[in-house]
Amino acid sequence: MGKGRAPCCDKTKVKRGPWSPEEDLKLITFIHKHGHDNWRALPKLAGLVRCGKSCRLRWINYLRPDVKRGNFSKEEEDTIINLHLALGNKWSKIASYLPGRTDNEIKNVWNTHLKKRLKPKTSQSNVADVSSSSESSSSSEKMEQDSEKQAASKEPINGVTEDPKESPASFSSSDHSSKPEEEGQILESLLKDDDPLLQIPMETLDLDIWNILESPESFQSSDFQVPSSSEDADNNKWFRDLENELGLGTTAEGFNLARNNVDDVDMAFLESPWSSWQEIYNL
DNA sequence: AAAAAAACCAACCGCATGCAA
DNA sequence: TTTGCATGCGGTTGGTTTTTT
Repeated sequence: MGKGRAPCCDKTKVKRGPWSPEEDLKLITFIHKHGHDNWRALPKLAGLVRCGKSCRLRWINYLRPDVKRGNFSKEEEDTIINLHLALGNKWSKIASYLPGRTDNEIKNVWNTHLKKRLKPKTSQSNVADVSSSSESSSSSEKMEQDSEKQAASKEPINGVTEDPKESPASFSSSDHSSKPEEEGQILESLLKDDDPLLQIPMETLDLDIWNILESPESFQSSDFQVPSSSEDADNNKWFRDLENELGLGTTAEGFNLARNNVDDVDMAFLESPWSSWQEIYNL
């Protein structure tokens, strides 16, 4: 464990607050070209006047290609409730069970929706009930308090350790006797059996966007415009969603605006699919 | 229609952790 | 073993949007 803490950056010399579309584009193009081995050095190399931490957060929570946007489904909410009961405020752990969702997003959903939804209830904290219906769940305030207490005290709840992969545990509040190994099996089987979201092997969920991006063919007009598979369609959807998120919209003006604001060093990435962009946007 | 209150969520802060020298 | 650096993580903040009065 390290001693002392170096300041992550000179806060007087970095930009803070909301990210502009141009900054987003710079970050995306840089990471595409060079990866993100060194977050601290990245901003300078990418031509960003930002703290490395800020870049990392922006990438992880917003720009990463596999980030799922939009409202949480009922299944996702139930999963969060279940996992929070078992793990407490281990948002990154919970996020690891929800492909495409970030810890920050889950934390926000919990604090703004789920916590309040559970609060009025005062009866027992039965996970099965929680799973059966988030609206009519019998999750209790006590449950929440317990979860928060557990999280605060860093003690496992119901014998559940913080790492579901290493020693997960039962969701059953009545089961306090399971050994860690057994708990792990119970948790695994519960997740796999009850929640379709969690049946997907995590290792297969990592969308290899870089392979897609690195492949020149993926930017050829034919492939780019007319996806030949659902995967291509997903990739294209990501680009289009990203354009919308960046405020580029579907207009040539919008795209040119951002394009012209990107440093030359970043342009290679954009130039690569440029003919496709031109066709798509009728430039 | 305007003001106030509530809700939402992106981003920041600082401690914890892992790792290399 | 100690130290320093980089990153991960969870709590919190504050600006913006939406809803209510």
